[in-house]
Amino acid sequence: MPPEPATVLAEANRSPRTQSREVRRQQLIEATISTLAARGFARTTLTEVAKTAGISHGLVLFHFETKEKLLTETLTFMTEEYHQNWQAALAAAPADPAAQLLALIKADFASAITTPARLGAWCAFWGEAQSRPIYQEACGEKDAAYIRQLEVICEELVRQGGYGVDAIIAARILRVVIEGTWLDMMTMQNPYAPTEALRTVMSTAALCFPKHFR
Amino acid sequence: MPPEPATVLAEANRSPRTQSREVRRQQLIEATISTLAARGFARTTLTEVAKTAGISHGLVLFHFETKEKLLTETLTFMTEEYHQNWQAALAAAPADPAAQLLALIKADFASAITTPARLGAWCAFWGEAQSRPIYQEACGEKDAAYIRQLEVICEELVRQGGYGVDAIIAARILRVVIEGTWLDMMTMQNPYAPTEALRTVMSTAALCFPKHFR
Amino acid sequence: MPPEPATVLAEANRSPRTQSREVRRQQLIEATISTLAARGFARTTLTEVAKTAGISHGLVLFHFETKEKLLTETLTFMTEEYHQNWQAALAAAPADPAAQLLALIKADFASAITTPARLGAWCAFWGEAQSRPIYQEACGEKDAAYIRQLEVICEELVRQGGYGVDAIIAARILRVVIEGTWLDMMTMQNPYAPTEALRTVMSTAALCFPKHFR
Amino acid sequence: MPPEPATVLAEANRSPRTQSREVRRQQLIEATISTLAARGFARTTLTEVAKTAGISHGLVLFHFETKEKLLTETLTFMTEEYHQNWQAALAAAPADPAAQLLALIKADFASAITTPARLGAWCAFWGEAQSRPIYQEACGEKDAAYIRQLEVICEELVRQGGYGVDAIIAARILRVVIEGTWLDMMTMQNPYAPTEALRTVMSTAALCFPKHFR
DNA sequence: GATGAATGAGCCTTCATTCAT
DNA sequence: GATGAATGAAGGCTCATTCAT
Repeated sequence: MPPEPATVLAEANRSPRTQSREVRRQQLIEATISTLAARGFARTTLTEVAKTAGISHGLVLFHFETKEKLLTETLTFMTEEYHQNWQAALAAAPADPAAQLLALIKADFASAITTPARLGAWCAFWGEAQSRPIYQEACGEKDAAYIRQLEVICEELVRQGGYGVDAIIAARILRVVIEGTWLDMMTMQNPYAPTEALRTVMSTAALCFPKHFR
Repeated sequence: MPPEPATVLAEANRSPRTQSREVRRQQLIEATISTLAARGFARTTLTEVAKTAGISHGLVLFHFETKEKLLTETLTFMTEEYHQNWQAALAAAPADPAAQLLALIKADFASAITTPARLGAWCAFWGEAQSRPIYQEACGEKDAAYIRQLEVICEELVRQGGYGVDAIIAARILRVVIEGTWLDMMTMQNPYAPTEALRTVMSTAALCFPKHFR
Repeated sequence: MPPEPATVLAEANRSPRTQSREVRRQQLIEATISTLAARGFARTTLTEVAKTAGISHGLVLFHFETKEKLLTETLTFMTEEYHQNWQAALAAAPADPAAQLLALIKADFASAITTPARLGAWCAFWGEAQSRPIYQEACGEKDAAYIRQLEVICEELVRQGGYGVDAIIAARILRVVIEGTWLDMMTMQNPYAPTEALRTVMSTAALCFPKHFR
Repeated sequence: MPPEPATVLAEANRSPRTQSREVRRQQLIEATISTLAARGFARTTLTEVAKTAGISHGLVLFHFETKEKLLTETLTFMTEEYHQNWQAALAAAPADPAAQLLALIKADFASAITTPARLGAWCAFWGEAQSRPIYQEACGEKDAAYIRQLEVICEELVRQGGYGVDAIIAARILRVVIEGTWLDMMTMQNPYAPTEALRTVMSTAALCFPKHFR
């Protein structure tokens, strides 16, 4: 588990000339996320990442060796963070499928996950993913685990509610609605609020499983 | 309306060395779409576009002046093409809202629109969108028109069916499910078939408007 | 066969903004030879080569793609030039072995071959040869042909003169004396003149084949 | 005289973390020689030298201040080592010139001197020599002493044998044949054995001074 | 219209050097 | 003595753009 952002910033704010290896790496990954969001994939340069982190560009490569590795590790970190976020939410929620689905959806709109910087960085990676298999590999497995979990929950809900909807299809609809509202928050000229995004997803859940939601 | 692809090829075959202005421009836009899909936004270079089009790179800038303009016009073309596609479909469909919605959805999965190259190019633009407001402006209006049209149809369906769902929300759900299945076809490691994508969208429509679909 | 240096320079001195492909390439190879001699292998940079040629560094890579290829082609050119120099000398000389050996040795000290720039460049390549097999490959074959030719001549001289010396050993001695005086001209603080170098080699020939020389 | 390698290693094994000044310096010079031979002049970096010596790169500059000084001192050490090697050999040999020459030649092919690492390092220095006058100065004096000594021996041999050869020329021939066989052992694709090299040099001596050798 | 030589800004990367610990 | 984080100059390379032909 990565160090708490708060801790990282606290250490970083002490701003000594030299930092421990892990603190610097985490700091640089956060700077990379911010830069990806602010400038997009194509214009994310090491110089810009370094400037964002307030250090020299040489130090970035001292810690990550190549730009490629910096980007890969950034994606790995975000994937891991996202994965742990929803797994923790599931673990903390009651065992019944409706509560699990609610927890999963809420987790996906948790403020630590839907940071503008993180949404922007995800968007940048998606844009490149099609042409760079390396990025697909980094999160393919984790994505599959998420999808499978969502399907299991939906299957249980369908069983409980006797719904006519195909659980696999319902799971897919829920997933793409979550993704889609994320994209809307990133790309629309006048995006709606995160609460509106959450309401949209919950409406979808209610359409799929009316006895459990609303 | 852009010239028919067939016409473009015919003209191109007539005289490969010197082409009319419009034919060359269209040829280069198609090459740009292919290159964006094949290499992503960050690695799309003028040289690569020129190679795909089978001409020298100098000629690309002769026709488009800057790379920026080439990309902008490519996006404008795709937006226009997409726009005309669904408008033509609506015009050809019966006037009742269920038929209109069906036409709209089918149009979005028409083979000319869901070309791998076009899907890839859209994906590349989305990934960089947040850092390039100019591109948002290029398709913002058209997007808004699409959304408004979808909302109007949904409002009519809700009125007809007396559904409890909010028409605006339903329209948004349908739109993001369409977008989401597009993304799935682009980025999943083992993507499902276009027919499966269409089935997913139609299931969503059935959930929203059960008396009209299924 | 590469264009005559004189022709190359003449064309270069016209100094048009754009040059034909072959002229530029030859000009850049000469600039590389000069730079290698002046600064050594380690400090030969593309920028320096470009400056020597009076063009931008980008153009160097436009014509040679990579620094590695520029260096390889430079070595190939020098090898070829050297090879053709002694082969032409042999062809122009009488058929008897003493005349052939004399021609070979004189060819190796011809002014076009023992340019300070060329000697320096050879020295730079030799210094790196041990750690870069690619350079050995470039001239290994040609070297072998030279050695074999020298051995053939020495064998004939030994046969004619009934000398006790081993022809293979004599050929090797002659070769390293030629190489060694080259090195002396490059590396000594107070190097002797080329005529003195030639005299040294001829003395070696006289020691090996006293009835034929002196 | 530098410490015996055995002693160096013994001290090194005693306490790898903190070493006496001289031991560390000697250890680093040996590492520099190995690195020069393995990677060539251009690619010899402080990090690589440090890695070969098994210490951090910071420590290299702690002991030598600059890379330039490390290389200069390495060259000085090799020059000194070479110088003492042939001087010791001369001192141990009988006083007559034939024995002295034999001792000198054998010294130049002593196994401690013709280490692959040392041959490679010499080669690397030669290749860059012309661009680095400082290195010429480092070994110019010693070289001159060697040449002078060789000339003195040759003059005496010529006097004794009444040979027609110029002693200065003979000395030069012998020197470049020694150097040349060194180069052969370094750069040929299929180099001959050191014994063959020695045989070549002795043949040269026999050609120059037939009454004294063979 | 079309080609391709030429330029130069800006990128990633290497590496000698400095310095806090 | 020793380590390794940090800096910045400089190198190779890419690529948008200009321009002579």
